[in-house]
Amino acid sequence: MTRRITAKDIAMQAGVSRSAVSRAFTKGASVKPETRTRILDVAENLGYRPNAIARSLIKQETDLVAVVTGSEDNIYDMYFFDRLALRLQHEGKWGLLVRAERDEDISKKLGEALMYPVQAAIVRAGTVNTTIVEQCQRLKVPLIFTGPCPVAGADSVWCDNEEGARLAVDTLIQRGCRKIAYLGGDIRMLSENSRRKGFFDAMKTFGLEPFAVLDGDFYHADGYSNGVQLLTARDVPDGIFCANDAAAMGVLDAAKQVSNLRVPEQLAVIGFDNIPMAAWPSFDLTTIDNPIDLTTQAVADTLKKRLDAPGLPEMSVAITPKLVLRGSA
Amino acid sequence: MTRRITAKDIAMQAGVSRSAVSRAFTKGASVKPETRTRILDVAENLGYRPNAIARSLIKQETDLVAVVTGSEDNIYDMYFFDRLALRLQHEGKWGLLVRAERDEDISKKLGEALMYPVQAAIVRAGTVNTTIVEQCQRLKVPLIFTGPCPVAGADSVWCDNEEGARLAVDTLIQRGCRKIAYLGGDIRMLSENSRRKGFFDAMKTFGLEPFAVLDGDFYHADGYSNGVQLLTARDVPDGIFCANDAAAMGVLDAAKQVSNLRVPEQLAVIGFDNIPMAAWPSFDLTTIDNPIDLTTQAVADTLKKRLDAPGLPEMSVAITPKLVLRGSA
DNA sequence: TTGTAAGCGTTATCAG
DNA sequence: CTGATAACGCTTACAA
Repeated sequence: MTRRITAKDIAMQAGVSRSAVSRAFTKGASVKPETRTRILDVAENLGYRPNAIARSLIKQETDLVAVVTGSEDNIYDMYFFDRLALRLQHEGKWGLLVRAERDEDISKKLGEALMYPVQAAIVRAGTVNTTIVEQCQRLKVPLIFTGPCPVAGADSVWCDNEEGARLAVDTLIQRGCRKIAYLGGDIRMLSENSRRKGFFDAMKTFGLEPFAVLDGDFYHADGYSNGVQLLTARDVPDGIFCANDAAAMGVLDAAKQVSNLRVPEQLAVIGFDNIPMAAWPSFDLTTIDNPIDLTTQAVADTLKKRLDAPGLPEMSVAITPKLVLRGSA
Repeated sequence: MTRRITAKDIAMQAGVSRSAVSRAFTKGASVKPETRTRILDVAENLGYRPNAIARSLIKQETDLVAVVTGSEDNIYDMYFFDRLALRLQHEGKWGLLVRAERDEDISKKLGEALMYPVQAAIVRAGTVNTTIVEQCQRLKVPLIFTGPCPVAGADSVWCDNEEGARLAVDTLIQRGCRKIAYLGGDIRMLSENSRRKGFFDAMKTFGLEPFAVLDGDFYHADGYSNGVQLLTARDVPDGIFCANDAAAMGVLDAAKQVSNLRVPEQLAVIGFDNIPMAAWPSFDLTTIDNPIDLTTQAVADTLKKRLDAPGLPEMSVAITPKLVLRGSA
């Protein structure tokens, strides 16, 4: 790779000093208009742009934000990060992508990435991860947790999963369901735990015992096999709340293939997250919307506040999920 | 945000010079073992790590690779970028996320991002985009195109979409289909054009006229409405090749809802990409696999070669798609 | 094995 | 309005 064009090159070509070049690129700096034009012309010609790395060295700050996750094959998370990247760019930040193989490797990977002086780290971890909080505190990097649950020592933006689960149970009850099963996700995940808790609490409110409680892993295949198990038994549930949409879709597939139950009349199914596929006619899934736009907006707001006032106490923003009523319940 | 710990701090604490600190962090540098240990200890204590930005300034290179896309709501692309991020990290690179709102804004967004001296830019653009190639050439940033189609002036790793379309037609013909329709995607997209071309070529080989050709936009809803249109007509096709999986799933949903056609006996459907959902029982979609691992591997290889030998002539790697036979054809 | 000093490309300060 | 000069935090000759 040939050498990158520097301000020195432009200065020589334009017959000015390096400082002049710098000023030409600084909004509001005092440069004679014609000088600026000449400099910008030369720069355009040679394909120059100020080196953000050198700039950040002297300015003592970058536009970089570490965006880190360990999750894989989670459709919701992929959409989330996509939208988050857009939002960050709107705020003039650039996302430094940190992708761990597994949740447990998150803090290790982030540790390596922190060679780059990022403004902050936005982390979406499924499991409890105190290491990463300690690490960021030690390195004085503001940490924003996104997703399931607040963690002490970091800012957080979290979906009120318990409330979402309650919404789901309410809806099933209103539908007339009384034999309500819970099809959970990976029990190591924070979101699973709060959704499960919300489910149990809500059931208790109605004086109902869960018809069945199954562990799973949030995947479609898992929802399918658990669905088969539930629906081929002698006694079947009349309502199933699933810990996420993929699993719920698996259940719906199972219902179609191994049972004659009519959905939603004989079997109501509710998911969680509201991924775009939930709206597809083959699923037409009633689900609890985990609002991506609200969440990324809240992350951006939190980030801004944190950067403006590093001394602020911990912030924790709860996002309230909403019911999206479709054909499955 | 408090000041980041620097080598100077460590040097003072450890009672050595700044160079010693640098050496302690440089593999194979000549430092007395105990000195190194002491330095590393202090560093660990104070939470120091070398500033990658200052380092890259002197080293004249970064570990950054711009990873840029304009696509939205494309499940395949999301998976692709997720895997690409992992692959890059394995190669010791960090992805700088560049996300344009629309395909046409890609070169503008990348232009802004290039303030950061990245090693290369990996671009996934759906449409022809010569601006971005010129821009990267002017700035001497190696550019690797991924996806549909090679572009002159940049390296490229591309799926042989024409071959994939041929595979699809072959399969439908073998199935006994003779009234074969094509449900295309957005005609501005490169992938659409080559898939369409492959379809027409293959049909010609068999001496068949397309039963119908519809334009679309690659989305499920579009596949659905086009499917409804096709399948509620007096004369219906016996085979449909769709330009991607989401559209194919839409067609399958339409077939279920508005027709009594048995799949695959009376109606065979083939998609393209092989996103994970294609394997879900509700779809069980026969499709053309657009191999993510092969592609990201090829991108990483191309990147390595390009960085090792900047003078090398343009590289263009074709990835051959494979048929994945499931229940829909 | 260690320290000193120069320099990477920028911006900020301060004279002119 | 402009140009010299000093930083920013690091690596790397070179000298000790």
